[in-house]
Amino acid sequence: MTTRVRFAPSPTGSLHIGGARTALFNWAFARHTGGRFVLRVEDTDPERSKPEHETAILEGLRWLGLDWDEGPDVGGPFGPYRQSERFDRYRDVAASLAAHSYRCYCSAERLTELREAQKAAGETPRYDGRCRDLAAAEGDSHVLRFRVPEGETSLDDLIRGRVTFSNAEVDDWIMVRADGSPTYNFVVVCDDSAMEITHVLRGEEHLTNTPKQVLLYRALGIEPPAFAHFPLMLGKDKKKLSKRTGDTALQDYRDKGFPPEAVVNFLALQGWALDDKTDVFSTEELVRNFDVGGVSKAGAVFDPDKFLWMAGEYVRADDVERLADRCAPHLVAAGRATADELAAGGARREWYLNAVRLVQERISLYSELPGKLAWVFAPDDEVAYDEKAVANARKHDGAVLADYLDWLRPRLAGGVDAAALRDATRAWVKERGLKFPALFQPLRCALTGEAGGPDLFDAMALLGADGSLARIERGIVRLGGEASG
RNA sequence: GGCCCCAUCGUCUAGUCUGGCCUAGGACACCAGGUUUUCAUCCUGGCGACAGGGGUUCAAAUCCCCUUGGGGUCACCA
Repeated sequence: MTTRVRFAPSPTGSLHIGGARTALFNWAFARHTGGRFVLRVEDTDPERSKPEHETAILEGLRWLGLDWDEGPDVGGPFGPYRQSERFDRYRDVAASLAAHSYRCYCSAERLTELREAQKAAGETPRYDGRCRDLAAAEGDSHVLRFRVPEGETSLDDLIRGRVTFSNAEVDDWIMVRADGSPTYNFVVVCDDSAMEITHVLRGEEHLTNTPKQVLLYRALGIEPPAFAHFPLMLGKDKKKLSKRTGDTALQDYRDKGFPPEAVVNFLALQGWALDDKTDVFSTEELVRNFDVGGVSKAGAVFDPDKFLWMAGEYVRADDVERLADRCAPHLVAAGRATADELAAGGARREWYLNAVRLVQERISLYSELPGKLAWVFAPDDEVAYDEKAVANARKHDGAVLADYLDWLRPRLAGGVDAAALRDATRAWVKERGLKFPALFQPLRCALTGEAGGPDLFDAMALLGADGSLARIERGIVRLGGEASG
């Protein structure tokens, strides 16, 4: 039997990071078992469903590399299934369920009052069954309720084992609204059975929906699929991850410059582990080893620190060409360069690659590149000096930098050879009986204005001979005033 | 509140189903060293957990019960 799973987002907002994990686990399960991954948009609520949300969700899935295998159109690439396009099917199914459902003429107002009264009395809110056995119609406006039988209903959850609910706890839930539109629990079962879904893998918040759905499968005479409910992703407050405790939209992480591979890796770690010691693993390894039964039962608190570390792991390990391509949009957005000159084959490509090499191990996110490279793009006479860099520089004899400039100038006539210059400079410092910081701290301030950063000779190579000399000249003036002996 | 789920370092987790290999392993964060012209990277070390109480057993993080704690859910939303 080939496995078939689905991810069924509702286009009522952007793709939630927790939803992304659910999608990932479904996708990984399908790929691991050689099955099919179906995408189904649950847009039965016309009030809240928006096309732009669907677009954003699809983009998010593509960004993570979670491809789906089919859709309503022929050939491909496939669009997702949309429930709004399948209302006819639901009508037919509802019609076939006469023996297991009944028309309820209670007004929304009456139900609200009933609920409030029950709550006030400290009772569990539930439908009182007023219309369960009505002899005659009470008007045109009615909803269709599922007639929950006596007894109990259980499911064998792949993660939690057998879970049993008393049917008395399951309300006679509404299948079809007064306006004729079907509700969630109803369409889910219609579609999961029609699409021959074999494994329903979803978040734990759906666990209490499951008895309703199982009961409907039975009424339909269909064997329910296997179920697995993933633990929730939690915020610092241990409650379901929400906007209160941080960014919850997948889009936010894309905008911030997280590598998608790192997002996949980190998300996989929320409830699942490859083994007892591996944190960093590829999507291929995830697919090769993923097992739903191995997903943990307890909720996972989302840790932004570890997420950032994970991003850095991927950035540092990345191929320079690809890293450059992924950072380029951020540099362009910051107004530092044009996309064309940074692109492969562009006028400044080689120079840009060297710049990226200089900061690759100093950034964790693509968006951090412009900031780390700000000194490179600054005009030679307007480098912003960091307070600490200036303090470091002024601890030393100001004459050293001037002497060095005299020594350096003729040596840069043919351009900057970083390796050779580094060796020669070290020798120069030693010959003078100086310590390295005596030269390097003022030099670093003059060239970059920063207290830390990349190797100074690589920096000079990037700035070029003229730029480097100009910055040192300017630095001598700017640092000179209050330099101590 | 009813029902349901859950419970190993601050956090993510391995180990739990199939009790002994666990004086509980890894990672993030934090702290201390080392490397480096600085920052970062990298390396080494440290800190740090089986929620509590009863059982069962020769033996329990692992099985059972209770307590406590946390979460989810109770719509003509999904």
